[in-house]
Amino acid sequence: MRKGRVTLKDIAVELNLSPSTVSRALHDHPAIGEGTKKAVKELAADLDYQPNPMALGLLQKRSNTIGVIVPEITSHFFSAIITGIQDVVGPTRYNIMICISNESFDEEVTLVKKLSGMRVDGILVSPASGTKTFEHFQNLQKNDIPVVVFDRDCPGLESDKVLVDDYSGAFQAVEYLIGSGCKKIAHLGGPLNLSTTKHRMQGYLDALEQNNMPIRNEYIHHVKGFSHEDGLKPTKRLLALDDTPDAIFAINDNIATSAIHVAKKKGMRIPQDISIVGFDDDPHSLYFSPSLSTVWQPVYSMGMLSARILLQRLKDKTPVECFRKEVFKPELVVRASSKED
Amino acid sequence: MRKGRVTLKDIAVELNLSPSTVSRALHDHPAIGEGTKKAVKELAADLDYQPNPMALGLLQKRSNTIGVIVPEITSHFFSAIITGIQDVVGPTRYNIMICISNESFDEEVTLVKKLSGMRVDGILVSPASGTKTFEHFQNLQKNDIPVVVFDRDCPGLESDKVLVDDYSGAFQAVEYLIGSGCKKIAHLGGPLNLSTTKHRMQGYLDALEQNNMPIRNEYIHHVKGFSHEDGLKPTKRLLALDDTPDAIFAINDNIATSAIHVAKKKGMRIPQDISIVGFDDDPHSLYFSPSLSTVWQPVYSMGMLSARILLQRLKDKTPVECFRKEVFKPELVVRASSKED
DNA sequence: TTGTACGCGTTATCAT
DNA sequence: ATGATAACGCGTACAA
Repeated sequence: MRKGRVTLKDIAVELNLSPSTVSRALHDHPAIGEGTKKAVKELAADLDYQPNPMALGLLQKRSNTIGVIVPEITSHFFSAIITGIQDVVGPTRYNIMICISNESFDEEVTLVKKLSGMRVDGILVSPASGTKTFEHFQNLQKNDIPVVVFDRDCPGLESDKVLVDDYSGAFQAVEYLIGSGCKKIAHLGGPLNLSTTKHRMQGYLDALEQNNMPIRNEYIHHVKGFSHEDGLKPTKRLLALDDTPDAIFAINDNIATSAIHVAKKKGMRIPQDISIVGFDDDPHSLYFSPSLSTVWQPVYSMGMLSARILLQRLKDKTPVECFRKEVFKPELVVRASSKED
Repeated sequence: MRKGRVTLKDIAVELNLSPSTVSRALHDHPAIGEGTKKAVKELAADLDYQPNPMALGLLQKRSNTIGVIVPEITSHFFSAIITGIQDVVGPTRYNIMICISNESFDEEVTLVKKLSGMRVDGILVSPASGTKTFEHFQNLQKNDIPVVVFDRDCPGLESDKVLVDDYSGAFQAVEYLIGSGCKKIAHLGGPLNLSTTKHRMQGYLDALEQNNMPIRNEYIHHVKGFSHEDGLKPTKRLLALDDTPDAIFAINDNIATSAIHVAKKKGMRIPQDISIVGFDDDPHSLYFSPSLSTVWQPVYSMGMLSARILLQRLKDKTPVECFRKEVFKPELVVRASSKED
């Protein structure tokens, strides 16, 4: 029994060779005797030799690791994005280090420092809802660590970006609600400051305006977070108004779902009394009663594309001149929680 | 501008010291002059020095990384477990490397090799549904990499384990269904071979038997996967029987949800015509119509405990004599998809 | 075709 | 109180 793991040296000793010869044999270096090569490869396989990535990393000054920072992973949205990232990065020589910021700017900064300290080769990040400044990302770039921002934009930060046209998604949804005859359309917006929140809000506002519908402040509320519970109070407030809305466009499916929940408890019929539309097209949304109308986003593809762009950057190594900005088109999916015509 | 990242040597040169002195100063070595120490620490902070983990890892023969292997992360179940793991490991010096086996034995074996090659210090794993042999885990143990198995058991493998009493959860659910007056209780079981599938099935069978109810094979079907779609066909088969069941106990909430979906489409009322109970207590289950009766599992705690046990092993370094086996108790949560009395 | 020497960044040991 | 040296495992320029 050897002490630790099998090293080049172990193989070298066994075969009466020098470690460098073994290294070369393993790498199919041209100037290596066929016999030697074969012997080395056989013994290596036999001993289950695996190169030490830390020795390699030290030598090459890189970790072969990609950092991923997301606000959370319990939603289908981010877990599907991560799955997309994994599926692209998995087959490469890179490893992925997934970090959760818990929607906290401070934790995000800490994570960035940690990943930077780890010498990750690149970072994929969707910023926390509290993130307003981007120095921490710029520091990464100064250290030659490319950054790809996905889903949630960092306005002013120059980097590769993979986003969704949230404005369009919201506009589609609200214009459809208008077309179906809804006159009093409310909006349950997301946490302020988020780019997604702002863009969807703007889509909502513009759709109303372009259709000559009044914008009523009492019909606009913002939730504090993205889970079901966060939607309850704002919805109750909405439905407690004298002039209750006949439609709600919610920032995501969880919120839409709790809106349905609250409306039902109030005795309202959906969609006859009130139409409700969400955002994300969570796999669950098909199975609610009524099934949820929502705006689909290509989450898996977003993850894959973000990863591909980062890998490309890592391959090119060209001093970045122009950053890529990819914007996916979301699509309204009409189901049973909203009127048809 | 320095070439790469700041190193001990950089600081040493700047201060006319040797790297070892700088190292000692940074580590509060007792035999270091106060002045030196202060100067070093200041410059280090100034230059934002961060030790190179790969150099450290090479020296200490370990990566300070913990591998986590899960079948998937898009379900709330595994993503919540991972969150629990993160929350425990995050504050320590360890990093987490999350890997997804896609429920495939082969991919799992590949991942184990990869993590082993990375010299991870320990591994947390919930095996794929196809995993029947555990040599790959035993190889880890031979390499002094402790393994903690969670949620899905590996029968015969000696390791720390954090499990749920699936038998009890299923028994509770089915006995409750019996008590509520259901006479024809069907079971939509999980993929065969999984410990959770087997134990829940046994709980179902025993509950029937102990209450002198017949076991009818046509009432037992197994789904191929855990997503909604996997539940549709088996449910249809169940509801196409001449003598349709008046209750379904499903392997998880997704399957239960699609059972509700199918039953509703058939015009059946829930729970009047058929009671349906799931497993997991996914956060969504409260918001379905009817809200879903299900068996709650302490997912977050499972993640935390698994991580704590692994950290303990890494700290102790004692040659393992007895493995821990922790079994959490699940709890039935009765909601509206099942009869009350 | 193969071996030697060196360095990646760090710390522990042994000197001074 | 501080410096020099060796070692961790690997790849590579240079030498043979």
